[in-house]
Amino acid sequence: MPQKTHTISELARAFDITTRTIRFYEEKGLLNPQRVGQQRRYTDADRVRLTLIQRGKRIGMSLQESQAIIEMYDPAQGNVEQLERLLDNVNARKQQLHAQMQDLKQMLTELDDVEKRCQQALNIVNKKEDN
Amino acid sequence: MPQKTHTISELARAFDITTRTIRFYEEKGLLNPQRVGQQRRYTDADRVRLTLIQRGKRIGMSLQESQAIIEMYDPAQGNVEQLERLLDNVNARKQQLHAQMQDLKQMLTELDDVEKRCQQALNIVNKKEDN
DNA sequence: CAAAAGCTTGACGTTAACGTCAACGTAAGC
DNA sequence: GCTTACGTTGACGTTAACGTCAAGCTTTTG
Repeated sequence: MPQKTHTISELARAFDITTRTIRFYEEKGLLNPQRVGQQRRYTDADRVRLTLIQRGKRIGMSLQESQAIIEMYDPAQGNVEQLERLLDNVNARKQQLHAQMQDLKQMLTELDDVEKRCQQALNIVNKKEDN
Repeated sequence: MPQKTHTISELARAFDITTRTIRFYEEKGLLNPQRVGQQRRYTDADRVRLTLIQRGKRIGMSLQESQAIIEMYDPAQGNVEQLERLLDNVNARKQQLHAQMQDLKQMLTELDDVEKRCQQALNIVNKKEDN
């Protein structure tokens, strides 16, 4: 069956972003929807990209970085050399994400410490109230 | 012993940032070093804060968010109400970081998929060469 | 003690990631 | 068929996070 397509405002509603944002992403090369006359029509492939972009943003990636990852998803089916370069890029990204994971864990354990100290302070106050 | 202090350029070298950046962080309320005359003097507490800021940046936090976390570290030792608010904030942050961890994992598994597909494509090419 | 090196406060410039009009074409409901 | 809603392309505005001078003070070094 022919892919169901969406207008720009449908997509905007679905992803809770503005149409301006969607056009901006296209301007930056992250999307390029089909056209029906002047108007843009978005397929599910575009939705996948938007999902990637939003996840990227949540973990602190720039649009350029998200674009790099998107391009890894749509490999232009190149020759061996290109495949190997792609593989290198993928592994570099993976390493970076693992490092980021470590930073996240560290931040979490430090917040755990703050929580504990906070709890203790509250316990002391409560014990005083018991007297 | 009295804490050893550092000048702004010493700190800049140590953290591989510019002095402008350090002053900017102060302007935004993330640091406030002591002064000796006009000049700033930084203690280890400031280094801790800078470490936090940099880790924050690596996981995609804004300076405002890092500031919020810094303030959790230096609790103004308030009353019960303040302690409870702090605890709420800490837990909210923790939740957000856990969510971010999920996003990271997802991104990683998707990159794993790309890697596998890439490997397969290379294997096929190599087998052809065997013939 | 003079020049160089370092510190200080402005002030303006820059990039990313959109927001916010404006002015105009097109499609859709009554 | 006309209004109303939606879409399009500019162009300029905005915020965060610094970079980049400039102009002046101070401290260190030969």
